[in-house]
Amino acid sequence: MATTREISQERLNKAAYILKAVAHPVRLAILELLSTHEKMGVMDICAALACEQSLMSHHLINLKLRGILGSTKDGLNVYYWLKEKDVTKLISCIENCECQM
Amino acid sequence: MATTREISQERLNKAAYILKAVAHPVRLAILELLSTHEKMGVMDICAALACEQSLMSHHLINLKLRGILGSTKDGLNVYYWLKEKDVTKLISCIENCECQM
DNA sequence: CAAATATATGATAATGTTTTCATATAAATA
DNA sequence: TATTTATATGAAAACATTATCATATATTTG
Repeated sequence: MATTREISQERLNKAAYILKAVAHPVRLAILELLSTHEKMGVMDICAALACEQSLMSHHLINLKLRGILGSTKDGLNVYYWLKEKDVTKLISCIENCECQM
Repeated sequence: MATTREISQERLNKAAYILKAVAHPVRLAILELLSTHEKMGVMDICAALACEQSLMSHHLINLKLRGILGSTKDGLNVYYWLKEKDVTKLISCIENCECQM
């Protein structure tokens, strides 16, 4: 049935879109970090992951746009947190794989 | 500790590498298809997913290289199967996310 | 063996992502 | 108000992935 096919297509597009958002070592590190921190300022995230400010900003905004992170501004600082906690399951999901590199 | 950091880095690189392999609508579709088929010839996969032969070949070889699929040749045909079944968990993992597109 | 079939390969074009850099904005402080 | 600080933005460069095409290889069949 055409409809079923199209819906499934859209479902796969969405899944790929989210997986792509997450499929980057720095962004994975951000997710792990925020899964154990509740809320963190950009500078602290930069420092923890040894990543330059502007690049980190791009990554954070990327993840926020996709609804994976939330953020709030307090004075000069912007705090980010993990909004979509389920994505960290992806990481542990993969730990079990025997895939080659 | 430097060692801990490096190991963790490698872990994240590996996770990102696998996630990237999977983060494509056609490749996700291949995984879903093979999760319900045990073994399939290239032509049949092409037909099922409405994807051209050469492109499909590239995708299949990509997934095989990463140890996600296995393949076997029988005469003219090559049959592929899902070797790393855990990766399909990623898909269902994501279904639950409320992420934006 | 010639032709047909299934799949793979490799080059290239098209497209997308990541990084870098310079600069902008907004808030705080001197 | 001028300066400093934290973060964001946008353009460009660097790099990677995906798609397309023409062709190669291996196997089967006539």
